[in-house]
Amino acid sequence: MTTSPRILIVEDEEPLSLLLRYNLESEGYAVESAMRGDDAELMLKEHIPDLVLLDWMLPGLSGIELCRRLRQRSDTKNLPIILLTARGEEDERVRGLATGADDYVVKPFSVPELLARVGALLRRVSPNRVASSLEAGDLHLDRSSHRVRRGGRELHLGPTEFRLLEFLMERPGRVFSRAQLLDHVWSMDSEIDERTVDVHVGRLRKAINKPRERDPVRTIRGAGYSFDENFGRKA
Amino acid sequence: MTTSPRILIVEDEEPLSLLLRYNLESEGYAVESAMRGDDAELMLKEHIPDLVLLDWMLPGLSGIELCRRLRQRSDTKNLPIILLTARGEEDERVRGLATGADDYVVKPFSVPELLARVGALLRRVSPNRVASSLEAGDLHLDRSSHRVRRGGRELHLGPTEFRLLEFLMERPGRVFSRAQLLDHVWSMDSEIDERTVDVHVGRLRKAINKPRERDPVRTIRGAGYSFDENFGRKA
DNA sequence: TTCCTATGTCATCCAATTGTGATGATCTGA
DNA sequence: TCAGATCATCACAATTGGATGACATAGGAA
Repeated sequence: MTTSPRILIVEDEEPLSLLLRYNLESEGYAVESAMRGDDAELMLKEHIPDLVLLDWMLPGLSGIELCRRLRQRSDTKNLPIILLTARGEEDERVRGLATGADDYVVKPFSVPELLARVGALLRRVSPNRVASSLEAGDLHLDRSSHRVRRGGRELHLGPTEFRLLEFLMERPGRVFSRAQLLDHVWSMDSEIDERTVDVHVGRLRKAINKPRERDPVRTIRGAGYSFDENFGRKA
Repeated sequence: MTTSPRILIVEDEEPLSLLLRYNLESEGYAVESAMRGDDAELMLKEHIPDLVLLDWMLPGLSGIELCRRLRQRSDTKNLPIILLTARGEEDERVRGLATGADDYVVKPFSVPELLARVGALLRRVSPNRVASSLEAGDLHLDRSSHRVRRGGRELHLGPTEFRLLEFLMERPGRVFSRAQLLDHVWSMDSEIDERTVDVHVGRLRKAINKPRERDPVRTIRGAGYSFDENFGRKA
């Protein structure tokens, strides 16, 4: 599952961090973690996850400060953040939310509750990232069963084509350069020729389109590819 | 399944307690826990769960003593109790069962085994809460008698193949990676080669499929295996 | 002990998948 | 309309991943 939602844990108490990692991973999330606020900030310069679990008190750079900074960067302005606050700091919650966190949880918290909040927030912010199935027009992609259907018929996609379609359908309308697609759909740091993306897009098209069906994959010359957000509407 | 069965864990080793909680919760149970025998007794005055996992050696009030007391209270006389005993205390099992426990498990135990016992005991006590048999098409798996039939004929599966089929049939359609299967069907932390899963899937297939019968086990290249949710429908 | 079953590993075979280079089609702007 | 830039496809060789049969071992049953 290359496209599972990524969560960054920023927490200096290692046992808690591990507990969170363990539980989140078994929920199917891809987890990264940092023990210090400043480390986290560096990681966020490299790569932006889908959600951040942020401890309030941190060495290096406090959670609240990091939160504030993230809200100022344009690329993390809307990044979902859940603050972890210790009991007794509850009064700070107002300050926390004012600083821009989307939610907060008071330690010690129950794991299921945290998981529920994480799920709720992700669903609110990017429903497609967590939906168990994606649909557009007569195209239907089911993640849990790894099936893709168009109309009634079941389609057979190779692993790469599946991930590619999944990625594009999660973000209909948005255009991705070949480099971006290589980063997200292939593994990071892939040394693959950009032209290879063309080939896979071609394979994907061949797999999902019958002779005279409409093609939901749009080529934007000079820019990249996208999933047609109007696919399924109008004629 | 109306509401999820509640399970009380009484165990002073925190890591083990968390492990149990985690696994039970992901099986859909509602979990409460206590670290001391006397705490547990207090909790049991407040609210009676559907089943208790009780450590033999406990601070405050020993497991065996707690067990005995519970058997004397009219409202907990029939409360299902599974004792957790350490290796070397096995001889005590007789005393444990004599004291009124319904089952016991020797530490270190395999998680699937424990889950199986929990399920078995709950089924025995309140059969309606858990399905005792799984069916799909002409496949029929009976948990309590540990038998599997296809059409009329009885199939012979090894223990591992049985658990594997049971696990997959419980979640038809969902795809599981080899790592997930190792976690859930084997025991957690198993240091087993992922390829071993292939072998067992192969054995399972050989056991349940006659020469030209449809295979309900789906291989999803690059992702894992699943039980075909369409098995039994259409041609 | 001896036989038998269940398991985990390997080695090997086979088929699906994948990245690339070549080639032809299209589009863009001058 | 023409040249260069971009894409779409194809064929192909290499690689990967999955299926299968053989084997050694561990544990139980007899």
